[in-house]
Amino acid sequence: MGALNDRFLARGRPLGEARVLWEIGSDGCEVRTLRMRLELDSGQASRLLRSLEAAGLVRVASSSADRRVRVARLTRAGRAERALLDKRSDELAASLLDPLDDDQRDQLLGAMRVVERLLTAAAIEIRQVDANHPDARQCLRAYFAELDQRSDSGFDPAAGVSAEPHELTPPAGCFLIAYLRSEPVGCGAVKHHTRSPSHIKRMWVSQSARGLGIGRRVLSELEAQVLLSGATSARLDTNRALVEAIAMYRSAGYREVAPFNDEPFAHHWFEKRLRVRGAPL
Amino acid sequence: MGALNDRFLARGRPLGEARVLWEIGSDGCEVRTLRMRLELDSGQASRLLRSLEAAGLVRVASSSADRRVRVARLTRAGRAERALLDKRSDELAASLLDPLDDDQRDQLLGAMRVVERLLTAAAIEIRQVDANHPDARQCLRAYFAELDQRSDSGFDPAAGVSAEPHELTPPAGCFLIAYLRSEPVGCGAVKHHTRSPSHIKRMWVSQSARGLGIGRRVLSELEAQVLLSGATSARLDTNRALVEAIAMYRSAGYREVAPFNDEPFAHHWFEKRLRVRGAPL
DNA sequence: GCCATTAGCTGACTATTATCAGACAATGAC
DNA sequence: GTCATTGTCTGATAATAGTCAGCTAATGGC
Repeated sequence: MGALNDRFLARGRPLGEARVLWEIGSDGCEVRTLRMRLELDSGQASRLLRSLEAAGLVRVASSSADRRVRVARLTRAGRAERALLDKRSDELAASLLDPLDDDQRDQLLGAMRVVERLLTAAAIEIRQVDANHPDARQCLRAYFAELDQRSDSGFDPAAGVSAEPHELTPPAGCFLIAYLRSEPVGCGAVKHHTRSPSHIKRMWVSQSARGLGIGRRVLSELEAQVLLSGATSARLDTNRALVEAIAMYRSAGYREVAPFNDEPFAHHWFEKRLRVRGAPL
Repeated sequence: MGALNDRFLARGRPLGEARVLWEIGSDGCEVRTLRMRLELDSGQASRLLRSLEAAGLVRVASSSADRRVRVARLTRAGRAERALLDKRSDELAASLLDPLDDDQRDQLLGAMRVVERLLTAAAIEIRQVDANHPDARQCLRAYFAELDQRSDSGFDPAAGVSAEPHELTPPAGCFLIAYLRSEPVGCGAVKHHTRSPSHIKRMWVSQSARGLGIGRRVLSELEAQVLLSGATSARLDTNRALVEAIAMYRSAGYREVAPFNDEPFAHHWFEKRLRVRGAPL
């Protein structure tokens, strides 16, 4: 219920300052991300930070990696103040719920969770990006790490069927990222072949964003790309540890087929006919 | 989904003006109600109205009933502008929902309805008021009208057991109103007797506010009053047409008993023991 | 008629939020 | 090294929002 950005919670502090204080978080935050997330003008952000700095709640220092970038961190007092905002927000929520009985409270919280989940899902935006883009690399790192951790054999991206960036770049293929407010939370890629089905690769959804139907949406956009490339079918291989993914492939219309490659990491091979051969696009 | 009071919707107009424009509604609105609902300072409200008047969207005139009171009405242009705000808000909502599939949309709308309903329920405030208060009279008028309409015999408030204002005023009894943001949406009263159970009367919840548990809450506050008066039981009589009320009484622990009065309008008599006789309060 | 109250208006401020142009240093490509 | 770009800061200026005291006109009780 954190979205109650009322002036009431701001404790006599301008709402803008309270928002910044909140958004910095306990681990600090780059000023540019702060600006992006709060949609602040650069001048305004600077002034808000200056004012919070003057109040002793925040310290802003240059990043060591890139000295143009400034990083805002809460001081001890700032952390206390933020905790207080948190507490106030909780108290407000509690007082809102107070007149309800237990049943109604459970219902309300359940419904709010559903709303939040679905609004989050609705905020997901899928964009095609270059397979070399830092966001793409970040997704792949997370993907590989998860594969390595979940499969019993461990995963080596170098082994098996290749999916180098240039193979996932149009017209050879493409790479999609699912963004949640400019934060990458999932990806998927496809590699086209002449005369044989396109090959779906690198399907991944961040742990934090599962259950929102992101995988399904990425897959369906990849299928659209497959059709655009002229291919009529898509196929993919996957490890048996990825049970949710396998279930999703099945429910999206993929049928298990005999191994079509010798990917050592795969246990299941799937294929889906997207268009009858020779039918119009 | 009208609560999205984003600056985005305000169409280059200050948010405050847009809010006033919206709140005036198509039927016009007294300036004081406007101020109350939007929590505006009197000066600020005046200026906003002046500015909207200058833009030709609103006309403000004195009320004929009380010439101190001013009533704001939308002009033709104002109505058009308001419709546009409405449309924008709908479009925004639609674009938010756009990425979701039908199933998810249904889920989201269902959950939002639940949230709205329960937050409304949580905003209900029950206050003890004088039985002669205009709000009390308003409730009673609505209550009598509904009884008259729903019962097959028609209802005459003059007939049957009395419940005059003085009988519903402490210490003889009390009258409660359930307010939803200063709008009365339900009521209930109790009439105490020496040596016999208190008599619950005038239980009513406005059509528009049913299903929020208001009746149950009013009843339970009345029971608290009964205990405070020193009585140990509460009883009530009711017409067979009021099926929801009867179900609510039963589920609140009232048991049907033999008629304890000769109220001609009643078909069912209920009683509930609130405290063992002689037990401490 | 007298007087307290109510509803609203105006003037005088202050605070907050928003915009824009220009300055400056750091960075990275060449 | 040059140069375009990026990230931030400052000054100037508005627009919007919020507050307060004092004023007027109506109203209703007496």
